[in-house]
Amino acid sequence: MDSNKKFLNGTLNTILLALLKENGKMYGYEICQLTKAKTDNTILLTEGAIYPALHRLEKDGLLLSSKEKANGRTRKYYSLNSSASHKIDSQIALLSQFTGHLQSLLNLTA
Amino acid sequence: MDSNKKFLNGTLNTILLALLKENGKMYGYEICQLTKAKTDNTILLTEGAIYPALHRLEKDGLLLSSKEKANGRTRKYYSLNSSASHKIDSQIALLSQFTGHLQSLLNLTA
DNA sequence: TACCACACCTAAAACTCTTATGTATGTTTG
DNA sequence: CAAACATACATAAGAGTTTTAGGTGTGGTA
Repeated sequence: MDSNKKFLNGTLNTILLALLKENGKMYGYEICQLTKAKTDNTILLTEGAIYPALHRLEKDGLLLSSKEKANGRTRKYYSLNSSASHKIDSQIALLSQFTGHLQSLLNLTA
Repeated sequence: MDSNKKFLNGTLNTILLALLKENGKMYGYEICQLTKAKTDNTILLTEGAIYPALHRLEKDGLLLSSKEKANGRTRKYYSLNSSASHKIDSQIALLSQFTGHLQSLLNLTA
């Protein structure tokens, strides 16, 4: 209850887009691990959240996917759909702007 | 759809706490107006969202309320419940930490 | 008189996330 | 070698918050 899990709500889609923009191509499990590592175990993406989110984004035409095998296991890689880059960039920019405003609100800068 | 409304999800409670910590005492309508003004019309709190949120926070013991009349209209002022200040501060700190991590993720700082 | 700003409130619907499972393979450990 | 754990995908019920849309009432203004 006193965790920051709920803060994630609404920002997950855009986080996924931003990570894929940065890293080119990633699979779900990798996204969970990388995010956890990059944020000192603060932002913990659960698989129950990200798989449906990735599916949504693909369905909405923002992502493309392809399956590959590695070590006997199947990975489903996702990457940005360049046809939607305008939409993607604007969504990332909006989140960036939002967090900026949020911090200035939180930092008590009257 | 291409708005940032959904980013708010999950952060609203803590935004309210942070605003009240900064301003001491505010009423719902005022919170909407101030937030809109302070964020260049970016963070738009709707009344349908904030009134239930304020009620929840009061019910959970984080806020106190009192009614006052001004210009013939009734305002319901909310302020932090000092008995819960530890809880409140930790929640604000968590959101601050979360947005920090979020920005470093978004800013593509590998 | 209408309309807008102020100021509160609630409820149904939509949406997302958590929690809990399930499947399956490869690796490590007791 | 069996158990446990990490990798890697997936779905569904339930919980929770927000949007959307409506409602009430006062005061000022065109």
